[in-house]
Amino acid sequence: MPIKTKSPSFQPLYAQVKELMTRRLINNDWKAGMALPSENQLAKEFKVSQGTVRKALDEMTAENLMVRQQGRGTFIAEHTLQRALFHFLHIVGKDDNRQLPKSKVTSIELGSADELESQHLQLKNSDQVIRISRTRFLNEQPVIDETISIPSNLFPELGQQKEKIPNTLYSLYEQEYGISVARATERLSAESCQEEVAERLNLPLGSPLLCIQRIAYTLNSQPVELRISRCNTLQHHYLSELT
Amino acid sequence: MPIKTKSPSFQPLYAQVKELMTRRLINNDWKAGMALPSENQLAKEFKVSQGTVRKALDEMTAENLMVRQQGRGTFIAEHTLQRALFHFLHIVGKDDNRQLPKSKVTSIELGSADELESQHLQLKNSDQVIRISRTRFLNEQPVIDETISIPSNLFPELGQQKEKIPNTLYSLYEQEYGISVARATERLSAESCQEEVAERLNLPLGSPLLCIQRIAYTLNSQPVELRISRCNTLQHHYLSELT
DNA sequence: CAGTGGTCTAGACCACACA
DNA sequence: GTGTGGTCTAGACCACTGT
Repeated sequence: MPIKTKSPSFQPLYAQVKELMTRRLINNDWKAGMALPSENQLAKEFKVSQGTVRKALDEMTAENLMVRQQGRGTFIAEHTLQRALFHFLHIVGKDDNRQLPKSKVTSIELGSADELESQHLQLKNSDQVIRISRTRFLNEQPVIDETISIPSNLFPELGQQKEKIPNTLYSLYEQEYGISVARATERLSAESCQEEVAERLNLPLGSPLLCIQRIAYTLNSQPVELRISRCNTLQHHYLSELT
Repeated sequence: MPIKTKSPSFQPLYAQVKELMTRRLINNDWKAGMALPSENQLAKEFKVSQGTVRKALDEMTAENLMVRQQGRGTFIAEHTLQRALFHFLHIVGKDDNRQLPKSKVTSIELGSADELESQHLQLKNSDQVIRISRTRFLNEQPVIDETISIPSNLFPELGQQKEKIPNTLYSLYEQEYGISVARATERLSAESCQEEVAERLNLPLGSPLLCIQRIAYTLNSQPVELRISRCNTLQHHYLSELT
């Protein structure tokens, strides 16, 4: 829809196109993994030039919303193993090697949101959350103890069986509930190891732990997960690249 | 230089242009803060279209190498206060507010590189490094204790007087030594507070500390600084955005 | 082969800064 | 006004994928 008003119009054309396409993502009209119409088709549909669609797609691929493949087409980004490993998991070995941790779920419970959860997940205190606790292993050693809180209304039926919890939760959110995690914030601090965690990570009480508090957001900035991970950093660290 | 060979040429034109311009940055032909020639001039010089130069500059601005200002021109990126604050300093208050810390230098010494330093700065053990230790204050409270190691051959005369060490070191590197920090890696872990640091941060011995090991690189990936920061995370945390 | 994304061009016009 | 970067177009050709 080419609106080229020159007065209080503000947004450049390609941004309007991007906005329209983002809407389709948010509405789940376009689902993860799907192929998009070709650039020429989109250009025709929106009545703009192919170059304008291209510029919109350029930005969206830069934001990891889409993936281009020359000769094949453009696809809606998926939470693949690769993405989980390189984009969301920042705990690596001393030599910066990445590996997907193995996970053992220790408990799943349903309860009312506590202070922290209601604050970060934008819930009322009476709202129900599902809490998944698990220990994650790297090189067969327990390294991370984490608790994941998600609003139960967004994820009905999730967590009926421990065994059904996959290692990479975000693809479950995406495939089973149509909820795609688009970005996240992590807040890191150091704290002393409490008793329960000490046991599960096989560490002395009071050992220093790296605590990561992650909040995961959908495309339209709705928080959908609060995850608190406590990590033993004797053999691992959190890797952050400032570019 | 339009080399449009269709055989084993590989690099697209805009990438070749980018490469040429990057060379000028590395060679310091173009210095921090300078205005570049206009896109049209560059296009004429390289004998390509303006759009091709534009695409090269698009990527370089995305990498924070240049800054565009509509109507004014394109400029070589500088280490401004803003950049120090938003790009390199990830320690923020409990409500995510950023402030530039005040610094008190506690010691400056010249010595042979130790294991860690020679490994990360690519030095021989006999090479000399300058070590600057300082305590950094947020809200008048000591929060960060850090030691900065730099090869003395790259920074001759630096650190003759404690008082001459500015709060934002990267602009000093850039302005006085022509060394621009282009990117950095940070490795985070948790550790227990040792005696010296405990004193300086006014903390009980053994308190958990967030330890940040940063290595700063120039454009051509030469490591130029090793910085180890120990942070009290009772009132602050490290903020990382995954997008 | 046809269809896709990727590159490159040339030209037009807009928005902004500065003298 | 002139000159800068920012947007938009239309068309050509290349490189890759699939059939």
